[in-house]
Amino acid sequence: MKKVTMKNIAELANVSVATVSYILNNVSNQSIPQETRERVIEIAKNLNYVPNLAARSLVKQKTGLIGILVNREMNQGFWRNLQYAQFISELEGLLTKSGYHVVLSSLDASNPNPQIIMERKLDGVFLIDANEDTFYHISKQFPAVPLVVIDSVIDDPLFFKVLPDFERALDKAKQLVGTNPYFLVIEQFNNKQLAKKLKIESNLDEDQISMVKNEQELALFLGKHKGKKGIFVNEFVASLATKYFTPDDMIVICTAECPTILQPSIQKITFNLSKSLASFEVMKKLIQNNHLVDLEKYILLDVK
Amino acid sequence: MKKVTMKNIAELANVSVATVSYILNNVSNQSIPQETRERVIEIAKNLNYVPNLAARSLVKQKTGLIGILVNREMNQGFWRNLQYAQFISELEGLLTKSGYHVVLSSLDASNPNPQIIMERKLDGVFLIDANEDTFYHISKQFPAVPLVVIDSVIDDPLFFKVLPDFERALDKAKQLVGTNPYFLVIEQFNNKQLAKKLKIESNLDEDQISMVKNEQELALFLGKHKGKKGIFVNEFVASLATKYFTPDDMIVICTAECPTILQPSIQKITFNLSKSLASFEVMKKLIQNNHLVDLEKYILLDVK
DNA sequence: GTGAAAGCGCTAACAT
DNA sequence: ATGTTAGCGCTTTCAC
Repeated sequence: MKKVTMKNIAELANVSVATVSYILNNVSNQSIPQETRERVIEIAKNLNYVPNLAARSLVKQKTGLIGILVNREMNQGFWRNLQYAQFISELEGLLTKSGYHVVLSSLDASNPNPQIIMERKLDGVFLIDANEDTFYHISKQFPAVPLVVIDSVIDDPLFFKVLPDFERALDKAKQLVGTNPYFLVIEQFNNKQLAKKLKIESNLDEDQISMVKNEQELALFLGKHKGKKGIFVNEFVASLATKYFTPDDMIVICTAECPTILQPSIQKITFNLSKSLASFEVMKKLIQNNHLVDLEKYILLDVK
Repeated sequence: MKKVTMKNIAELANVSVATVSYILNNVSNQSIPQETRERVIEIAKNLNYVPNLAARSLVKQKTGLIGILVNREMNQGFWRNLQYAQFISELEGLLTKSGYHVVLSSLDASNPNPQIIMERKLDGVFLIDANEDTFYHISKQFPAVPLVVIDSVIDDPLFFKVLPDFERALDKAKQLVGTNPYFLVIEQFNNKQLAKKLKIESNLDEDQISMVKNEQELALFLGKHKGKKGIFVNEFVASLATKYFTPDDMIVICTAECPTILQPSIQKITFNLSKSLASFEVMKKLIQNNHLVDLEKYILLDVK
């Protein structure tokens, strides 16, 4: 069973490839007799014809491909992968359902290379936890590609960003802490500005904050802070922490959309809108109307 | 900053597009003076030229795209997404590192449509937890596409399958159980034959086995089996179960490559080779030498 | 050493 | 109502 093209169909149906294209794509301003139409469609079905989207892309100048680019470090803990798993899974689902195909690519955080955007002529790109280097690369090539940036703070009005409202989340967490002494554990963000922002808004000294690199370090840190309340960013970091810390003293800001993985006794702060849906909506708007959108540059997910 | 093609480079360099192509692709049997070569490369760099892979695919009849297709159900629990998160993440990393681009697509388990394989002319496909319908669709279209099937049992010598050696894993689990009464909790596999196989090999009655659909059901089941030992397939199912069951009585077959997410007191059964690496290796062989490979049809991951 | 030209599979403007 | 044709960006054969 070999590759079948429009040419094959055209020959069998005794029409031109143009006609086949018109019929198979339901081109409106072409009047085609019902008889021909049915014959061609029939033949196409019999031959198991499937259009070659690479060829179509070439002429249409649209690929129907959307990229999800994830910054990654060499030996990152598994919780770094899990952190975006639910998000990516949901986002992929939304995109696939609306007819796009999704290209997933990890960027080496220490040497980000977003070539793929241009090589594959992506129609849109989601960029997750991007560090400054990546932005530099992208704005250098400056592709006119709809770009939605996830979990990143970047002082460039060029980009649209979606992220949890960490300020409000931290406020709420501090409220739950009350007057108790507390500390903060955050995942390792590649986006330094976001990490910095969190540190500032937590209102804590450096030694009360841990950016978790590996399990040992986390265990050590938690050991030193027994008796205090702990604020944790993301469910998987928290889940890891339960091995070394009392669940009752934990407050978790749930950015990984998996709050139910945590035991009930842990206090959780969640967000109203799912990050995937928010990101998807922004992208939709960008693609529909990619010139000068009057859209907020920061979309913050409300604390529930 | 607009699209730049080989034609642009050719004009600026006063050579033909053919020459540009030769130079940029390092074509061996063409002798090109160093001077021209450098000039062309210089211009390409200045213009920020990036090849259009869709165009290249068209002529080369190879896209450089590898698909990861995941069967998914409508409202599946988050643990179903997490279950393959680490695997997909690792696999994507391996593929990206070796120069492929990864297309990620979920298939609707109740109406699987693997069109994307043909539409995008994927060079290879990983199919995760495929149900019988999907196989039917694929073998109907019968694309000569290297196909590696993950976590599925299917009686067709056509397909290469990679999956944990559940038989040995269950043996080991039963060993740990000793003479105690026990039950089995497994994730919801779309691949019915695998589910069936597990049930048979567990050596248990139907009412001692739970295929976890949602948290309530799991809680109920676990409530009824207090005091027994429990064998759980996959870390996230187990993690969920810890809310309702004594960790000390749990034995977990770790198929999600995240054993460390579980507390130390839980007994774990892990596998020697990572599933992602095994799958990747099979694919590499298939692509290199896609006619009649003398490769095992089942690659089982050894119990550690 | 270099380039003209055909063609990958498809679309769309223009003829007929 | 249908076909002819040019061309999307690239590779590669073959001729000069």
